[in-house]
Amino acid sequence: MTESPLTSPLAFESVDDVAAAIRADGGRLSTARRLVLEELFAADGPVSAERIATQIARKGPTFEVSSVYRNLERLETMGVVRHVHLGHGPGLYSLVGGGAREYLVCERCGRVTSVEPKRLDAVRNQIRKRFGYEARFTHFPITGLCPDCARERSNGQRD
Amino acid sequence: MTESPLTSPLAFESVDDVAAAIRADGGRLSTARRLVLEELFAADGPVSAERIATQIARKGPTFEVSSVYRNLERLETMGVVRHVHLGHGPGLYSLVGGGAREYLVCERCGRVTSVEPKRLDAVRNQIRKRFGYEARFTHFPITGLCPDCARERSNGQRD
DNA sequence: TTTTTTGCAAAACCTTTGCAGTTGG
DNA sequence: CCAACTGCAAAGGTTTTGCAAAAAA
Repeated sequence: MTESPLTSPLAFESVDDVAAAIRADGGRLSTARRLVLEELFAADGPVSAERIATQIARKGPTFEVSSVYRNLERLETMGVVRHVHLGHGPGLYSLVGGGAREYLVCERCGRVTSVEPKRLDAVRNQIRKRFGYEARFTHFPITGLCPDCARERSNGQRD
Repeated sequence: MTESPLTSPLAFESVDDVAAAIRADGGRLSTARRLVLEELFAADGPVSAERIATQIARKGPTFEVSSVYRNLERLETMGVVRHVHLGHGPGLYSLVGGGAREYLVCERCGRVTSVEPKRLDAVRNQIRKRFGYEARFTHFPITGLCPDCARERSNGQRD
């Protein structure tokens, strides 16, 4: 995150922070919900609902995927969580706090490159200037060929 | 949008053109397949498999969605058809010939802007220069806020 | 106790697949 | 005729939903 002179609008830096927000929102901090949050805080990248469920199940009682989805949905509405679609698989969830990331994905090899939003500002400016759109690559990534695949392609190699 | 002075690399300009290619590929032009192609040629934008099936069913015997998918898959492999994911719904299919399109989609209002690839070259160059990726917005669009929604957002209005 | 949350089962949605029967060439 | 194609039914993967039981406050 380096410098962030501006405090992020949502400063959820711990499970307790989120717990407070949930309570303020009329919610409760069930064991299950706490575990979901712990998984999200522990994850080093976006994770699927399925994965959250299985990780939690490994530490104790089974936890239904449907409940994970319900939790994630609520947290997303609250602005605590966000999800990204990296290809055709399930959506991947992560905390909003802790520095946003934007993504580039290779359509050929599946490689995912995660970057600080700042590094995409020049691209964003181009898009704004030409189309008026305010582009974000947090929910749907930039898609194309990664450097390696682009090189192979231009070397005339097969798909 | 409008003019496309350059001929596309794959010049399938009619159902018959495609039919010839299909036969050359060992395939047959069944009634159903011909209808799928006619729908694609008649469409003025990318359409879902479901829509193709219902449109065809309106003109005669029902046509299974699964068969539409099988046809689209084959046509896509042949390079005649392509599909794009504009958001969370079903994939939308279109003919490759007739000029490629790339897309920008508003996450808030769903607005879709379709542009000639050429107009995105500056953006592509930025991305190539900074990340080495060869970006394409034909399969997954650029996502963000359209001009109107971006303006509302910056005016401090509610979501 | 009261309201939220969960488990479980089921369904919704998009897409793929198997198989037997039909059809195009 | 024979391979390709279709209908039908079923399943696969992801996500949502209904409802009664369990748990948080």
